[in-house]
Amino acid sequence: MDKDQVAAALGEIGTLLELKGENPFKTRAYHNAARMLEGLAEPLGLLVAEKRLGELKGIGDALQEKITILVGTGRLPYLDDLRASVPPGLLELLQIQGLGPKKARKLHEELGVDSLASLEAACKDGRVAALEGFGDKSQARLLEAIAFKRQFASRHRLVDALTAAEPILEALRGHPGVVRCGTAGSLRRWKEVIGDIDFVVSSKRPGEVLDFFVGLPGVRSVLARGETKASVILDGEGIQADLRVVDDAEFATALAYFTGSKEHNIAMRQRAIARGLRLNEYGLFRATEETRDPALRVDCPTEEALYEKLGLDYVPPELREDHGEFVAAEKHALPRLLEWTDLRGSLHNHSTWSDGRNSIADVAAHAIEQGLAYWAMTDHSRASFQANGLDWGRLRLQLEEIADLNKRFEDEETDFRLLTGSEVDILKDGLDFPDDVLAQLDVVVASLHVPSGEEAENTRRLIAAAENPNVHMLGHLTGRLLLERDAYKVNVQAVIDACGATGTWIELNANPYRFDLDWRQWQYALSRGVKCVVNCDAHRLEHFGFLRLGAGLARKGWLTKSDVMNTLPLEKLRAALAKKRRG
DNA sequence: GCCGTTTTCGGCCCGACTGTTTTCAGTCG
Repeated sequence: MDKDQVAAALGEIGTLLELKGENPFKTRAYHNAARMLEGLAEPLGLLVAEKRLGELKGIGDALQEKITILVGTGRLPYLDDLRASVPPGLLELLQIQGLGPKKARKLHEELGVDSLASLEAACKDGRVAALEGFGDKSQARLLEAIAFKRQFASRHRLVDALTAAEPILEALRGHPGVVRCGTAGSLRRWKEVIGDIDFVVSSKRPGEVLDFFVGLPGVRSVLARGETKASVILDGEGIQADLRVVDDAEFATALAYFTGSKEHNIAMRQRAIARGLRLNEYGLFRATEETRDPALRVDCPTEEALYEKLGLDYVPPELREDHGEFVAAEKHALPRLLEWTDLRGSLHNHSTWSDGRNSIADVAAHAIEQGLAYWAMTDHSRASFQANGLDWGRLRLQLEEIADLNKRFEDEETDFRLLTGSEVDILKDGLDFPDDVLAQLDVVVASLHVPSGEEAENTRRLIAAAENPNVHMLGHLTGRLLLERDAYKVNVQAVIDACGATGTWIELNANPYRFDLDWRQWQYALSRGVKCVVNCDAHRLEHFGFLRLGAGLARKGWLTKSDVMNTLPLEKLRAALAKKRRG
């Protein structure tokens, strides 16, 4: 098993133990371990082989043993036994809003509920309302939640959440009772997939703001409306949005608290406790007990002040994942992250020559309008016939068109330049163009579009592509489509190692369905000396906006301007492209 | 199940909201 499979197994153990009513700290230990593995930079197999699992935070004797067995054999009798002892349908019940392990267990024990369907039947019969601890309202809400789950996904791509959040944030900003406001949660942390949207507002008139929020156009239904917080479901994809209203003196700590991540917050609280302080969403207090006493408040008007009081440099929201940011922030060693305005162009894009919507001339005009310095046209190669891939004959014609356009830019004294290129298919037995063709192109992106089912085979093909001196970078390395398709089976670490050894760059594909390579892998890639390219993979003009999204994901991967090749000005980029080719 | 410049046992982050309760358990973030 690889680390993702092991992580999934440990997470499942945690959830199954919850259903059995186990000690919550024990179940949390499993979930923590799963999360830790997901973000692991080093190959898990290596850690196991070298017996270094114990060095990981939160992995003790018991988990070391279980992980070792999972990696070695792909099975775990302990997990098999647990699965056998819990009806499989109960896991699916936990995905219902408002239903946790305790209630799910009770429904199962008292009513024999073991699936969404049997829960629905029990609700319709009125048997749920009759149960102790439940009632008419619980029963009605469960029915709604079942219908909701059937209709809407509970996870959403970042771009959809950003689009839904923007008009609401604008509306809140315009409300006279609002002092400060912002988004928080996974959206602010720029996670590639988010569950719900969080807003934090400071105001002296919380009731008014909450009424305004739940009454906004675009709000489909109201899940909860209390004194200081409200939850709604938005139109469209049915994304849940939560609003929390606090006093302005509490705004910074509330914003930090609701930005999370949960793991980051736990570490923050522990740091506060270690300093004889107490941290909650209402502030930082000189106290050892939970309190909100204003007299004990340590003034934190901004998040920067809060971090400073806890002995830390300011941690940008994207890095708040407990992925090493505390060690770095303590040592003043946090990276100065990439800004999206550092990006000067994109090195992987399409036009009507293959499966893009716009002509090269239109693409170039748009790039100039956007103030970019260069834009590479890397249409598909002939093997991608479904995408109208180019053979050498058509590619030669495309090179002529690009040369003509560049000549025109030169004559007009426009600094912008198009770069020639190809997104060349990685085939079973090599690349889709011979080396002498690739050598004539400014930019070569090698991508796997038709993977094998075998991890070793995919890994071999990608490494072979990386070892070709004509290839500048690997495109969308794992092929994942968020919420649609899993990553290809690939030994990502082995491919990163090969890129490090050959000086081959790796793309961060900024298409919001991809964000591939994943942000969790970049710290490892950096440690191997691998450079990144943030590419739009644009198929139409609207996709130029992906640069901003991709830059956010690059920040999340701890990337700085100097780690990203397409921050270079044109002449330096040309030099780097040529140097890469010379090895 | 993890962890330890007070501890190898006894802690483990903490508050809001809801519904079903007459004071709290469960869920969620």
